[in-house]
Amino acid sequence: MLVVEDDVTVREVVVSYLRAAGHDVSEAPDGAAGLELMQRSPADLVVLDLMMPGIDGLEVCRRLRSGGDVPIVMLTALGGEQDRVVGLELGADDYVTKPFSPRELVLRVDSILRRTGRTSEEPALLTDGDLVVDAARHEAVLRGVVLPLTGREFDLLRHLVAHPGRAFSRDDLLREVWGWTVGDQSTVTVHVRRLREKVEADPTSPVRLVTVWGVGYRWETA
Amino acid sequence: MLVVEDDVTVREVVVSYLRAAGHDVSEAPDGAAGLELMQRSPADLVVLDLMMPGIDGLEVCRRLRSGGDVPIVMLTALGGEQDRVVGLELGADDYVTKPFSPRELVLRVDSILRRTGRTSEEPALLTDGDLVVDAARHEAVLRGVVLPLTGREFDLLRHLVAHPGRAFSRDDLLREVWGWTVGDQSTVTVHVRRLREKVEADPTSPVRLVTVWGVGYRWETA
DNA sequence: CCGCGCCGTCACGGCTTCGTAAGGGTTCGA
DNA sequence: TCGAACCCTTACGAAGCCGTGACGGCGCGG
Repeated sequence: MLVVEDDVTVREVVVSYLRAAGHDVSEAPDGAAGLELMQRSPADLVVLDLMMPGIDGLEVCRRLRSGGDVPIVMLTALGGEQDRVVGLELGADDYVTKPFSPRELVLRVDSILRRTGRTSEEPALLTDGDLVVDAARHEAVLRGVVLPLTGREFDLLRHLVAHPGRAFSRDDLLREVWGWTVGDQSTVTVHVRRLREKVEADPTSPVRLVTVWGVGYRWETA
Repeated sequence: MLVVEDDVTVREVVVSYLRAAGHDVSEAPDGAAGLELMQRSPADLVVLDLMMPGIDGLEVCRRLRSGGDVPIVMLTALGGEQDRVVGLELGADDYVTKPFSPRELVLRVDSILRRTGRTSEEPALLTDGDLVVDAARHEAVLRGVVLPLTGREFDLLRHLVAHPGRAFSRDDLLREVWGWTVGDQSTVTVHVRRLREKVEADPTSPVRLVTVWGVGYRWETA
């Protein structure tokens, strides 16, 4: 994923948020650099500022379009109705008007990746022994029985099973599952407990959703 | 398929997207050229800009209508409520207001082709146990009885049955069935309810058109 | 011209799920 | 062994989500 934005502050914020969301992000300070980067190593999506010195966003958009059909998210100035029109006509897949919340941008980006199916993220089907986590169906099956998970529980389980053996801090999980940057850690604690209730044979002594003392939690492969 | 649009940039983007979607596309820079092309080799669908120099979209639309029943998709300017009304009155099958994303336009075009049965895309016959969805006849049969579905209900059912087991969000369905990019999610909710009324043995506890809490809906294979 | 059917919207009520707080238990290091 | 940090458990209010019924607009056919 490539972020092309001249304002250093904005760029850094955007990039850090996208990285926190689990994306592999490269960045460019202007249109020329962006185009060059895209030629060397094509990205799966481009976040593009409209107003930039040198080659502006529109021109970059046009050239990217002529070279392929990579999805493009435009960053446009507030009230730039005209910009927005031109941008979309040129093939931007979505636009976000400044000022925007980074969180919103991440949402849009994820949505487009999902929509265009070019996300190289986790496979739709995760398995771990007698457990199957099916992202497409939004359903988890344990020993042939469908687990009655709530939305959050499912998200949490999927994330853990997708990275077996790795220990996550509560803050990690808040950021990567909840999408929060601030929040009460006990939220995670409680959800882990509820999840254990449904996933563990004996919830009082977990063997798969293990707690890592002083750190957080880890999914243990069966 | 024919695209009539005076703005070179917009035309190129639209054409390239339609071609990428597997359509055979010819193009014309103005109304006169468009009409002439249609006479020489009639297209199965016309994408038509409303505002054009010379013979404008409305006039082209009128003349096309008098010469046959080719489906027409209008491109109208932002806020052109009046244009939209006039366009539809003249027999456009759908309209897309600028700004639009090229992907959205492709969706609309495909939707219309499917609706008017002028395309041989997805399999015409879907089956799921005692249910048969016949796209060609635009008819669904359950246990040998034809379901009295409305247009939207049929579209919705076909889309769900075509992707059994997959959970769709309301936004997904608005985009993929309605062809909208924005819209009230409750629209989907209500249509699902009405569809259940006709498809489920006990609509109060659905077993085939299942709701996925916090996400959307899913079609459960029989 | 009128009636009918389809569609999109809205408001309401019930229910699920969520986040937080508080208290008790457990683990670790000294 | 003891204290402190950390974790588990429980309960509860609030918010969010879904289903339902009803209404008005619009197009279509009688």
